[in-house]
Amino acid sequence: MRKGSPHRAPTESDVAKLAGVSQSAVSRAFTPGASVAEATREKILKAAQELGYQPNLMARSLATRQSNIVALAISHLENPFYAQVVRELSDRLRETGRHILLFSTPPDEQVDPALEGVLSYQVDAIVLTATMASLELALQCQKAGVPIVQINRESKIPGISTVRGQNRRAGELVADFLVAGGHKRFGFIGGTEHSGTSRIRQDGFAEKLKSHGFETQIAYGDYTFEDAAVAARSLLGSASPPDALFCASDYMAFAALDVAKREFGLKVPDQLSVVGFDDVPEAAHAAYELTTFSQPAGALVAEAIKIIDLMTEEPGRRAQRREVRGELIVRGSARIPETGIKKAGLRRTWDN
Amino acid sequence: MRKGSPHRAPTESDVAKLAGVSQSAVSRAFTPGASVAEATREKILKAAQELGYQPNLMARSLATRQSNIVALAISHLENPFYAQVVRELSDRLRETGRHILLFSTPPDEQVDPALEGVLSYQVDAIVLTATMASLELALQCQKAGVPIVQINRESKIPGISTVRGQNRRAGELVADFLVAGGHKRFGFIGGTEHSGTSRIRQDGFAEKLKSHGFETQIAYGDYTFEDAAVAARSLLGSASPPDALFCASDYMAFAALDVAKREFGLKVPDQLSVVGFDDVPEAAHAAYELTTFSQPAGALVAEAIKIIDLMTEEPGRRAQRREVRGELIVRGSARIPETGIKKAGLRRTWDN
DNA sequence: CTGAAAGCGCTTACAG
DNA sequence: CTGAAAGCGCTTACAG
Repeated sequence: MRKGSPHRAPTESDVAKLAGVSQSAVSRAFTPGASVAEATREKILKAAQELGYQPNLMARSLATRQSNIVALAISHLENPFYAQVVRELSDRLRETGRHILLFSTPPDEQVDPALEGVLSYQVDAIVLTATMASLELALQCQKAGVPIVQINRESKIPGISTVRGQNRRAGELVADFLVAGGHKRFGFIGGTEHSGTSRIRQDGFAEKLKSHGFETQIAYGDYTFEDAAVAARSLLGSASPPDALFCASDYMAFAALDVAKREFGLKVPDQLSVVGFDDVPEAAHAAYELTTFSQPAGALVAEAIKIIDLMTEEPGRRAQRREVRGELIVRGSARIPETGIKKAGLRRTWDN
Repeated sequence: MRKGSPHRAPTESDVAKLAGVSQSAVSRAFTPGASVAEATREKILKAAQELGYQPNLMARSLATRQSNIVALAISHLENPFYAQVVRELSDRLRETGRHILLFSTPPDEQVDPALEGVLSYQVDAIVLTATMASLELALQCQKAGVPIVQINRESKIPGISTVRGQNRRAGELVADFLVAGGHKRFGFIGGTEHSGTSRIRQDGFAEKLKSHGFETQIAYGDYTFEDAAVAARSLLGSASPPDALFCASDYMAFAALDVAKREFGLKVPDQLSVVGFDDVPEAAHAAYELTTFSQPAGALVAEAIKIIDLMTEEPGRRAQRREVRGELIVRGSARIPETGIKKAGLRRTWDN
């Protein structure tokens, strides 16, 4: 036996009729701060309850010109760091009744065509991470007054705000740390050659090493596990393989550890030290014990939301740039220098 | 210098004026299959282009009563399996121009209050994974004709479709596999005591073991890394610790391996075999080499979408239940029986 | 405090 | 093929 065609959902008018008031009264009853007599409000709420009324948010946003949804453009969800970003962003947004509309973009550094239509959804803001926005999109957003912020990506495009970790400092500190640990040959596995944030880590690392009198061998892993493995393979298989490796993300560092262990049979950290970037939860697991420079996803997201709210309040403002503090978390994947270690309980950090 | 207040986005009327046609003509020009003269359509497209017009999807969905967005309620995003589900779902949906509205729910098995408002968004469908829907929500959906499907969860609630892996078969096969491997004491780490899908794996496992004459020690890890570690600790620290462990998810198996290695110094698989469920990409990494029963996220998602499309076409249909095939992938985390192994290149599976 | 009315930006019969 | 008009379900001045 077939069910009849689905009933259409109850509307304000339906509630109004049942409660014996006008449709606008119903609207007011659901608008915080609107003027309704307590008695009528009760009557209305009761009627609404009875009908199972739920406001139609599409209609509301058409009328108010704001949707309470923010677009999140993201790729590399397989990297736990980005999974964390999604989770944190979603959680914080829900505190203010907002939700994420997800644009999972292709994993390369290309601008995603699907993203170009994002403004059609009347989103209140756009956050990008592990992807890029086109100049055109940035312009449209500016015109439409929609704030757009990138997390963990640099952007030369004006009008785009950015939140990032301490990329330069990470590179420099890791260099000092590895030198202090007595290493002699250094490798770096970056994201892509032109990825801004990877590049800054690389420059900090290589320049600092140079000041110590060392060269840096460089390879790129495209932020994927497979390509990072390829990069590690080429570095470790070279004529003069590094005895210390700094990777632009923990996820790529995991790949490097895999290759070092499985294919080269190297003992970590005796024969090879590996340092990552991000401090994802997995870095602390026994499988990796990864020494890494932290980039707390929660703090990044919190900053991003602050920026969004700021720009929404004052649409005229220029793009913001924020940096979130990180530190070098010392675990077992890299040789530990004699000095500079700080302890707090089980947690060890290093500073120069 | 402050920018002026943001211009409002161009509408069909704006385009119409510029193109010298009526607003409804513009609408038709953007509606596939609507009747417009080729000449006028060109004129309109040109005008739209010039203004940077993008249709307002909120207005459209108000008029058409469909939004092209599907709600995804999910928790445990830190588990790579669920991250994969998000990615797959997003990718498939985009092929038909749909997007995900994300509801990241709290990690416990509670019904999420935020989810109760999901129908306000006029979503075309709801998919749930690693969370539950309330009976009330299911009822509302049925009334509103919104299909609702759960991935990798059982549900006693009528009207909710489900897509799952071969839970029972996994349990039984793993039992046979471990017995064939010569193990004598067996442990199971489940999600929660009442999680349907974990329970079915457990029952298949324990009942099969019983038929072989073995008992099963059971503990629960709540699908989190930390709690799974606690569960592993209690099992491995018991008076007669298991020499084989089956975990209801790879992610919990990783935790068990961590504890076994770091806290008990056990050699895997010589002193302890560990088998997981899901076959997430990490399972193949050198850090784990996890033997596991596969539950392909891509296939699950594909089925879920088929169901959604089916139910959308024929709203009267009753809830669907689908099962997606998996197999026992043999790697290094469990002792390998003499017989039953099948090879295909580097890939090894086991069957009875 | 309350209702009637206009408007948000679309789609879709309905005439012509 | 095209335009005028009603309607989708809300919000929000505006009178009263």
